[in-house]
Amino acid sequence: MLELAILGLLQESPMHGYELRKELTAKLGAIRAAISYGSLYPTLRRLQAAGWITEAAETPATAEEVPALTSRRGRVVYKITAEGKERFAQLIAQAGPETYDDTGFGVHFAFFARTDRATRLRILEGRRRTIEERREGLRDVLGRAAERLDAYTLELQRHGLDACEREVRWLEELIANERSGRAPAAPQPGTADGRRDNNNPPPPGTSRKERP
Amino acid sequence: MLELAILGLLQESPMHGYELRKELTAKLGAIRAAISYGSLYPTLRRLQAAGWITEAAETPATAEEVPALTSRRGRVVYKITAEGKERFAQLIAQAGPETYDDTGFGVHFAFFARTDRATRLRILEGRRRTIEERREGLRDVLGRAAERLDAYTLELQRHGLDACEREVRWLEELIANERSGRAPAAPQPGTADGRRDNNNPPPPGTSRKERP
DNA sequence: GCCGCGATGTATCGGACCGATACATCGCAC
DNA sequence: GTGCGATGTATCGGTCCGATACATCGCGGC
Repeated sequence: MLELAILGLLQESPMHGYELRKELTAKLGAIRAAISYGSLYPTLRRLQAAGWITEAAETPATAEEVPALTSRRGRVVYKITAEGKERFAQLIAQAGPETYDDTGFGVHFAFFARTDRATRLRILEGRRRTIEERREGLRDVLGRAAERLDAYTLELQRHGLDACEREVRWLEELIANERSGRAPAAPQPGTADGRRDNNNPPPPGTSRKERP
Repeated sequence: MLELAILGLLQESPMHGYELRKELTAKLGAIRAAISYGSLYPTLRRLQAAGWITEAAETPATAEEVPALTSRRGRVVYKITAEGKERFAQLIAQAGPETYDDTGFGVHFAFFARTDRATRLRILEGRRRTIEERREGLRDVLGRAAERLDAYTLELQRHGLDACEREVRWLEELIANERSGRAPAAPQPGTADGRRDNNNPPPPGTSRKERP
């Protein structure tokens, strides 16, 4: 999952580790707390070894000569390679069971702007399936095994059930949206478009919820 | 976390691994999918090595002599020890940062029937704090950084924000309930009460949500 | 002027937990 | 009588986390 997220972010612009972590936190803040450096740096090393990313020279801007006194060990900027983009496209398109758990789904969803519509639909429906199963499990427990459990545990299940129902409804909305074509045309993910920074046209269009 | 959950469940009755996993799934179904054997068995071994649990002989019921032909390698039943109960009481009472993340909180909450009221309040308030911070983070992103992110990512954040607000409200209710004394008197957690199976008196009393 | 301190920045290590896999037994349906 | 799904125990490699260490930079207070 981390691999996918890193590849996705570096596709927008080169970054060093610290920055990457901040962007990751901003983008995935809804689903996981904050990525740990203990995962980040080893993963960066792995991606580099695989050839998906490379280190880029720092400060390409002004040709200010650094006097070498301060040794300048500083920041290491990473940049995605062509193979990396290919790898990203492959990862984003394929959906296994891990695509539907909380974290996996969140990461995939966060990069829906770079995912074609068919895949988006496949993932949304898979996620819905998964949550529906979880929901059924909770209903079973609340029905059949209710007397075996204490009141706090039951309350926990009820809260979880509520969250499931809510998410299913949310997914329904998103799915309907995708189908109706109001969802954005997929911005070509893999194909080279050289210099296009971060203007993402797509509005998924889930109507803003105006609660009474 | 697994350690705490196992100790808690074995306190209710002795069990073998498979059973333990099923109970774990039933009790924690709202917060995590299903515990993996790759975690369960090593943890059982660790707990046994520490002396918190012991293996108990199988089939203590009828003194049916097994003819030893089938070697009877069968099920391994685990049982909590006195030290284990002590350990559980200690784990359940202390609250660090990991007590407030999704999994940690869920596990603690699932054993609230064995937790004294002061601790319950402490944990509920800590969790609320944590979720409020997450909520603020999401609001920040949705406010300040909205234009930097694509529509799908924003939708994800909105859904997350919604979940946060909802959980804070839920926690408020629970906290008010604990304070008002309508919450159950704590069933003595550590002290020996020999033969008391699974009659948990406590109703936390969050009024059943009757949605229109 | 200089001192601390929080933000920035890179990095490692042990441990928790997962997913895949292997293998053996039991009951029962076909 | 045989296959097959549920029960049951167990290991292995890999991902990710939390704690920790350490170095630099800018800025405000004394």
